[in-house]
Amino acid sequence: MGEEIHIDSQHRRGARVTISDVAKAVSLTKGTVSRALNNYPDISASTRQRVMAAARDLGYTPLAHAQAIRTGRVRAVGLVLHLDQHDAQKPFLADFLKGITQGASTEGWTLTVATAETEAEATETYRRLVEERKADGFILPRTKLEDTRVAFLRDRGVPFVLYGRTGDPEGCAWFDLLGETAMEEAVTILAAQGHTRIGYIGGDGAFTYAALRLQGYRAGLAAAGLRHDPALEIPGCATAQAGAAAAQDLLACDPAPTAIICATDLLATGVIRALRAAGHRPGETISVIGYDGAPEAAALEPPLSTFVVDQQRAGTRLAQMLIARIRGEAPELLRETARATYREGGTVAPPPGHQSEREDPS
Amino acid sequence: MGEEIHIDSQHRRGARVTISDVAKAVSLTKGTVSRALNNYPDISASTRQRVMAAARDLGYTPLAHAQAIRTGRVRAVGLVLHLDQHDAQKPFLADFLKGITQGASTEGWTLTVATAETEAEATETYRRLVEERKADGFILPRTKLEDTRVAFLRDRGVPFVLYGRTGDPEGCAWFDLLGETAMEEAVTILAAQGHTRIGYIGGDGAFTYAALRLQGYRAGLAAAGLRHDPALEIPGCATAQAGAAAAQDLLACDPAPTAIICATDLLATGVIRALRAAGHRPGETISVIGYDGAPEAAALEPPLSTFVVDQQRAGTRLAQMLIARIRGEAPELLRETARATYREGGTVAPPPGHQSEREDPS
DNA sequence: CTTCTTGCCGAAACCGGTTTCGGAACTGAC
DNA sequence: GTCAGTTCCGAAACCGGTTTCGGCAAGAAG
Repeated sequence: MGEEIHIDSQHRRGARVTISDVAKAVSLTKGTVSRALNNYPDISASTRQRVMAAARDLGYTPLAHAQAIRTGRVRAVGLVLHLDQHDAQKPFLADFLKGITQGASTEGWTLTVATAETEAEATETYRRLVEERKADGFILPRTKLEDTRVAFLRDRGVPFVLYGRTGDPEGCAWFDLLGETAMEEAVTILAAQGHTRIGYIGGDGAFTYAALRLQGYRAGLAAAGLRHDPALEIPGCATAQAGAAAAQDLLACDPAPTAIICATDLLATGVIRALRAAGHRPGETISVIGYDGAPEAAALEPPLSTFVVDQQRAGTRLAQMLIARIRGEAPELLRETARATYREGGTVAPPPGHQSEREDPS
Repeated sequence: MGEEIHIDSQHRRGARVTISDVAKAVSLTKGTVSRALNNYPDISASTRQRVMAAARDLGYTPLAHAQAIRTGRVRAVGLVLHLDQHDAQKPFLADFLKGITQGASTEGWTLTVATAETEAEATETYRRLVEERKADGFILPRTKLEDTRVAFLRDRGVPFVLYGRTGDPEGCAWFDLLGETAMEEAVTILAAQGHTRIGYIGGDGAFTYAALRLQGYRAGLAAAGLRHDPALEIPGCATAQAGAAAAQDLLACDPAPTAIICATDLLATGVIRALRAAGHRPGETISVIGYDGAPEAAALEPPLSTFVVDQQRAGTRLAQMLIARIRGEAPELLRETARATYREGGTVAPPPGHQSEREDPS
């Protein structure tokens, strides 16, 4: 089918095949070839096929930056990592990047990453990347309730997608995990085991997820018919140390909680250390549930019971959604959530002295 | 100094300032402005300063991809992450990326990252990135003794820098840590504590580091005047599980080693688990030294004594060296090594029953 | 006062694509 | 057989830079 195209085998070293080469091969002008390859309606079907066949045979690949000079698009998604935090997202980074690059590459896009320590540096980095057009849009991880990045990019008309939600959703597209649902489920799981005094240690209040998960915890208590005791609720913890301190505070309550839910696995590692130091045995004398699915927490003995997040899938969806956003899709149509899945570790048990149907009576 | 340039404050939304705008502002042609900004010798010093001042005042930033169309350089370093491995490099990834982006951004360059699972997919990814010119050169992590990436890129004339060494150094630039020196030092440290039976658990033999660290272990034995017992040497371990199994094998030796050196912290976590399961208490009844400085190993109780690698600095140097390489520097002049620094954890002690001068006699 | 350099800049081609515009050839209607 | 309407492609401008080439003016040499 179609004429045979003679492939020039003696490429000079590094000699690229350009659109003009393709044009010459099919005896058309490069403008026509360009329109054929980009599916313009004023090209006949037969011509289009001839052109595409020739392009394939010659191994023609358009130069992304040559296209960009006219179209304004470099076909790259941007990601600025905020590394001021206490190694929060680090363990998931590889999976997340894998997801993004996979989502991007199936569309022929690539990923440009940069890093920043402070918010000011981050803003400057976004500005630079946009200015030099190293990225056509951005994925914004770790969203805050009031996020300066959102305001900045929205103001400049730069496309972006949130990994998480934010206070003012105007013009925002996002992908997020329903941490609130997970926290609610955690309460349900513990209540089913017989726990009535369930403590909660929350994350850094600046981030949206912290507020949502706290809501979920409270909703879970209400659903289980348990009283909400503000003393059992310690929000605003950012580090493992803070988690440990919060755990000590909870143990000092009267009566002390028999189970503790942590907004993040990072907090949970600190909590478990503190519990051990206080003579507790997590999974026997006290229960702990975390959130994230961090490898450090899975390596504990016993492994932490937690909600695991599919970071790779999150990355893939975010990349796909960002590309759609850049192509003009309305942000309101690009809002998606997913659920973290509960993974039994070994840190959940009935409260001490509780009659439970653990073993089948035989 | 210099004339005041009136800054047009009513930018249209997204209206970039181009080189023609600068040219107009100083009443020169864009060609002359370009030469002035790029330090061509045929531009007078006074004109150059006028141009640069105007460019600064107008906020002119050249479009990287517009330059690239003529120069062939997009000012981007490439990094393809190989994620087939068992979460080996993951914990360090954030620091490594931070280093690379910092090294790149001070030169006005950016980082393009991609991922691949298999070697074939990796090669295809390199090809694509080069073909579309999304990167001007690559940083190659986790080098092997025989590395297909090296052959591929060398053959195509694409610049690259190794993070690690490889079998055939022809035409290669690299940055690496002297793992062999660290292993030697580990033996010295243990020997000084009185150990004479020191086991070694090595990494995946395909990687260059594994061979080098094994050499270092042997050199350390020789330097300490200890006999080399092949039974105490278990190479080729890639996972924590493999490390655990190797530890069991070592304990079965007669006489069993009183100390174990691990080529990686990942192996060490498995080793410590196995030792505990066998009734040992690392740091008391047996000693362990690792290599990497992984956070998981630092979180153990007691923390692992290990050699920590400054991944951020490695990233920075690699980025700088790659840029130099792309600019034409000879690869032979771009070869650099650094040393990992020993960090006391709590897993090193004299062998059981050994008379040591631990406490000052008072 | 010529002539030969040298310094410095303008003009224009160029890089590899995309997009606009106009017109030739073919079609169908009358 | 004419004319308006399509279909489809060529020609050329354009995007934002870089680089080559040639020429004008000033200074040096004779």
